[in-house]
Parts: sequence; C-alpha cells; structure tokens
Amino acid sequence: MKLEQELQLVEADLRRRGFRWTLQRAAIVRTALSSHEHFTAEELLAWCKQKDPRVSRATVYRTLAVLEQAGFVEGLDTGDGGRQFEHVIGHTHHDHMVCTGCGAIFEFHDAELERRQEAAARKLGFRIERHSLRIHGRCRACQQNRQGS
Amino acid sequence: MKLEQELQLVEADLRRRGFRWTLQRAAIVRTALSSHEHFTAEELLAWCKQKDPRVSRATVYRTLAVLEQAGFVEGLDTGDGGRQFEHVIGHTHHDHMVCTGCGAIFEFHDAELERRQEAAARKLGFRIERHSLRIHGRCRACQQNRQGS
DNA sequence: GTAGGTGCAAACCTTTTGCAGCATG
DNA sequence: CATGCTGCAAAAGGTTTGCACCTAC
Repeated sequence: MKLEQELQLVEADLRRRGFRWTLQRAAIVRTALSSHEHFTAEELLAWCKQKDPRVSRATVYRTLAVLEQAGFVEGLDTGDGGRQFEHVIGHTHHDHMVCTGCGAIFEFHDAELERRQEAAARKLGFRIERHSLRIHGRCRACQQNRQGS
Repeated sequence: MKLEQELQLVEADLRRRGFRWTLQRAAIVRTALSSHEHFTAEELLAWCKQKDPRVSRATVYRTLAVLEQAGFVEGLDTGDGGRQFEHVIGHTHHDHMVCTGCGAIFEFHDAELERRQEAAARKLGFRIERHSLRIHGRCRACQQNRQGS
C-alpha cells in the first residue's frame, strides 16, 4: 500500500472515531508513516518541525496517543524511561531483539510463538489486547567485536 | 529457601564481585527479598524507610541497579515511564500478563515459548542476555465487570 | 456556534548525579 | 586509611497538563 492510501485509511478511521482531521494531525501522521524505522516522540517532532514549524511537542505526543489507541502505531519501552514507536500499517506483527552492545533492533516473527501466547491467555481467561516480546542480548557483530563489557 | 539463606547468598555474591556489604544494602535487599510481589523503586524506598529511616532514595536506586546487574532482581517497564521489580531467587522464570483494566499482573510460563525464542535468536546469531514477554489485555474479572472503556 | 484541538510553558514523575562526609574492608 | 558508599538536593529526561486561543465540522 502506498503512502497516500495509508493516509486516507488513517484519516477515515480517525474521523469515524469522532476525531477531527487537522493540519497538524495530517502532518504528523504523514511523517510517521513515512518512517520505516523505529522513532521516538522527539524525533518525530523534529521531523515534523523541519517540514512545518507549526507543530508543537504537545500535539505530537497527543497524536501519538491517539494513533496508538487506534492501533496504527505501536510503542515499545526502551528500558531507560523512554519509548520508541513504529507504525503498523503495511507490515505484519513481529517481535524485537535489541542489541545491548550497539542498540540495533532486529525484527523477527514466529507464528507458533503467537499461538502459544494465545493459548496461555486463554487458559487464564485473559483477553489479549496487545503484547510485546523483547529479547535483549548481543547481536552477531557485537559478539565478534567484543564491544562493551 | 528461606530469607536468611537467600540474604547470605546475595551478600556472598556481592562481596565476591567486590561490592561492600553495608547496613543500607542489607536492609534494602532484605526488604526486596521479603516482597513476593512486584514493586516499584519508590515502594521499596517507602518500605525500607518505615523500618529504618537511614535509607535514602539514591541508595535504593543504586542498590536496585547492582541487584539487577547481579541477576537477583528483574526490572519490567510499566509502559508509563516507570519500572516494576521482582526478585528472582527461589522462583523460576516466567512471563507476565498485565490487565489494562485493574492493573493486576498474572504470571505464566511455557517451556515451548522459551525454546522458540532461543531458536529465533540462534537463527540471527544473537546471544540472549534476557528477554521480557508481556501480554496486555483484560483479565477475566475485568471482562465481566466491564471496567474501563 | 461549539466542541475539540493546539501551542506554550510550567508541572510531573521517575531516575540519575555532584559533592562532601562517612564507614567498610 | 583508601576507596567505595551514602544522603541530600538539584538536574535530567521524557511526558503530561492548564489555560487561553483557534478551527474543523
């Protein structure tokens, strides 16, 4: 799916949910969708400001919250108090491995992994809304380079 | 294993690593080990102060960092910028389900889940140091009570 | 016209840090 | 008796909020 289509999809969905579609939201959503990496709220703010200074920090945070709630964006704790986001349009669910040496993030997916989680939840009568699996460790390169401790 | 034994185990290990065993550390570790729930740094601080006011916030944070590094304590991002801790002496690894309605935390374990994670890491040449799987959703009670949204 | 959205700056919350003094090994 | 640890208070870093103004519907 291409950007313009994705944008319209988000706009239609947010309108349906009773949100207004403002200049700022359009700019923020467009910027977020354009990134195919993980980004922080501050990075997103910087990118938006670069294109249009009429975007404030508060609005970026507020819009990210709306997008996350609507399921267009997913937040990941970085472990140091902050979060990284990624948009989840046009690519399927995946989990993350985070290298403690260089900070690189690797994505992976395993259908059986998902099924076992669903089974575990079912057993407890728990209804899954979302889940996050993060594996921390050393990537291949950092093991060879003996970076860090 | 009982508390006094666990305490000695931690003390011996920290000494072996070159750390000093101070009054404050003993108090903090004892308190942390006494809790069989998840706790925040601030909660731990409050518990310690209650028993002995000679424990400062900074020392609690510093000690938690030492304990985490030594593998006696595990931290979990709460998603709102904070973290919860649990000690990992005397109970095996498990994952968590967090209820978005009432905040309750359920623990579960699935050996196959662990194996699939190891396999995925192996495929990427990644060496696992630790991992955290958190499932967010509604617990049985909150589904029935229609709490929240 | 009226909710709802925005920008600004200040508030917040958790965690970290600089520094002078203290206690452990 | 040297170094590591502690307490305090201030700083840091990320996020949220109060409020007056603005704008999409």
